[in-house]
Amino acid sequence: MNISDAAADSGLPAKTIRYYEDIGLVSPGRLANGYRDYDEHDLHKLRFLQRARGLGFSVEDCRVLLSLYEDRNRASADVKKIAKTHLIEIERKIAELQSLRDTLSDLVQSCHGDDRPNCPIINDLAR
Amino acid sequence: MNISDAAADSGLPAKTIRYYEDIGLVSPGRLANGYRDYDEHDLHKLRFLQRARGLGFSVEDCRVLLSLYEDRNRASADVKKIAKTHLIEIERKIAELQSLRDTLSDLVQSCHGDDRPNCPIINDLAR
DNA sequence: TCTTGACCTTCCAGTTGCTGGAAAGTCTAT
DNA sequence: ATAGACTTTCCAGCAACTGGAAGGTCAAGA
Repeated sequence: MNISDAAADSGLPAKTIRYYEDIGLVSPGRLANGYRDYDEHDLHKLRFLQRARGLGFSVEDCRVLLSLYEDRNRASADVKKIAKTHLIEIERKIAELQSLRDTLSDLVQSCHGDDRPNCPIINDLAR
Repeated sequence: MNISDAAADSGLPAKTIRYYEDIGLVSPGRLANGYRDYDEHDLHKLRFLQRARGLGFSVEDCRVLLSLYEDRNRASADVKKIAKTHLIEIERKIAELQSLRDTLSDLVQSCHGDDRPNCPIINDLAR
């Protein structure tokens, strides 16, 4: 299967698939003409990657998860640890964004937003 | 005032302050020896930047906000518009992260995390 | 006066995860 | 034969810094 079909199948752009090969995540075979040739196993890995990236795992996390995915003797604890760390990080980001939103929301509400120059948002930033 | 004092005053790393000069945000005068020399006005702008960046505004947003900050005749509506757009973007990110967290949290809970290879997290990623 | 150490300068490279584009080769259909 | 839709590689760029190297400057102490 060539790269554009692999892209359609996995939901990843062809450019991204080539990039994943560059960084050693999925290396398909090659045809006589030099074209990449994806087999079922490659496709599984690409789908795995697109899903894991969609869940916000870093590419380096994905590399580890992929190797665990390939390892029939992995311990589920290893996977859980990565996922848990990621979960905590996501929760930290949510909290940070919420506090940001609260501050910003207050500022936006306090600004009447008309032609006059007086602006509580700018005043706050400058304080 | 030299760069390390400006850094201490504004809460920005010296490296970042030099970077802001590179991209044309804050350009201090220079002493005879070539050292940067920050005056009160520069410091105000640096503080403004660190606060606006802390609120998650992009550097390009900051550039506009800074020019509005400098403009005594700005309309508060202009500022409010930028802040509102940013607020919406933050809310979008929060919602995205929350949905991510819910999915990931379910996965983590369903994985017993022991020595055995069976792992619902990997299974889900591979599905 | 010399030296040490803490500053300062510029410039270049690397980070993350792609994405766009150029130049050139290949395949398929008309 | 030729058009156009693929494919390849390589190089550059995005955001917003950050680290490090190589070298200049300055203030304090022996």
